[in-house]
Amino acid sequence: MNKRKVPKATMQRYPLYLKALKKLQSLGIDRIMSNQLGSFIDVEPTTIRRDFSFIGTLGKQGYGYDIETLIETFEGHLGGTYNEKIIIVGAGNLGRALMNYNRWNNVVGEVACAFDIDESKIGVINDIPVYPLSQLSKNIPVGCRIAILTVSHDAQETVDKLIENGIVGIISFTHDHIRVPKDVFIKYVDVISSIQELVFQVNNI
Amino acid sequence: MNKRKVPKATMQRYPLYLKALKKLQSLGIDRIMSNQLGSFIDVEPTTIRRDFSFIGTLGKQGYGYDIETLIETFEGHLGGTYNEKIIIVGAGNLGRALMNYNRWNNVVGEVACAFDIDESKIGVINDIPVYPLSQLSKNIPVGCRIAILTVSHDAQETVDKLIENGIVGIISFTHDHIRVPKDVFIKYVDVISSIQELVFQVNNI
DNA sequence: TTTCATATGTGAATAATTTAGCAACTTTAG
DNA sequence: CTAAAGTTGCTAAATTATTCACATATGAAA
Repeated sequence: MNKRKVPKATMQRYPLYLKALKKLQSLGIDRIMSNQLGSFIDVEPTTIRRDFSFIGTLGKQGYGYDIETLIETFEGHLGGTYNEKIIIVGAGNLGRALMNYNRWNNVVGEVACAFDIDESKIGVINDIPVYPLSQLSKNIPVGCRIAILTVSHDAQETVDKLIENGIVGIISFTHDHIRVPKDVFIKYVDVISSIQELVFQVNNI
Repeated sequence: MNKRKVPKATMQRYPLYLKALKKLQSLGIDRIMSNQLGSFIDVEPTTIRRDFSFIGTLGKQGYGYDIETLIETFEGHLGGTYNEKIIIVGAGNLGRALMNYNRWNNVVGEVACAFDIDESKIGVINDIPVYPLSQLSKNIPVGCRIAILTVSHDAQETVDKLIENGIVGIISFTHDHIRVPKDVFIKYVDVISSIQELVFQVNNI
């Protein structure tokens, strides 16, 4: 890894690269040029080369990139050890849909367990245990750093509690704006905001 | 609206502003300064003022901004007419969770209907009719421009079909990379990519 | 009415990001 | 073995985005 810090914009493209590379690999392709990859995902080849260079010297001049190597490298950086223990907080419709989503493994890790404030939601969904939120500290997996937030109320209070329990990365599906300290990362996965942005774009062609 | 074209970065902040403003309004606040709003959502006040200026002259010098006016203005731009007819394509776990999500109205419009390739999914969920995908052209609402994609297979083919039927904005929940023509907008709402980005950030502090 | 404190909106400066251009290296063809 | 064709990775230029700095307008107070 290069000493330079990776630009935010670059960081946001890494998952896209990994996704595209896996797709290409599944099509039986095992080698690619920045040019081809660029036209596949609509990113300038030179941007791709620069983005890759932050991770290391991944390609060979005059040859291109070996897809298998790229995938391994990116998975190392983006998937951690694949042992990431993720928790889901909020076992409503969305939380349950995510628990039933079966593509967690070999991507970033696994959903270890879930929590809900409503005791009637306690139980097991798709082999994932759902605990009362009041027992968060007791049941949170050791080393757990990432939480997916799908609660419909008290998002801020819930996040505060998660941070107290060692969570440093949060994916929030709520439409609430949440405040976190500088050393905690939060990413919004927000349909409403996405649609709004889309409407704005569609209206401003 | 100013003649200058709105920068992409600015466009991505608009939904955040609207969200924060509504929150503030719900707290009984009816007037705000760029300074306060900035510290509330962690955006530089001057960035906020510049972003706002693309829409028009929204504030008063020496006074600040009237929250009600701001909300109305942003809703006009981001929510269209609130008559946006949205369709959901894919009535699996996630699609159904979205249909049960009850915060569509007065935000961007309403989910008019849904489609699924699996005939066993046909029916009505939370008052939203689910039609067979084969009858897309017949049942797509007049003037419908936006689709939410939650299919688990054949994402690209499905999108191609949507575009043929007049869709110009797509929110994709799939983890597949999809190619669309220049005049169609696609936004990914992708848990996997978000977690990957989060893992990268958390590992690179 | 006048003065003071304050906040916007924007032109200019700075910072971040993307793109162009090219030297250096690799493969392939002859 | 040599030359030609092609591709990376890096430096520098161009573009885009953010921040500074201040003239200008507003409301409140005296």
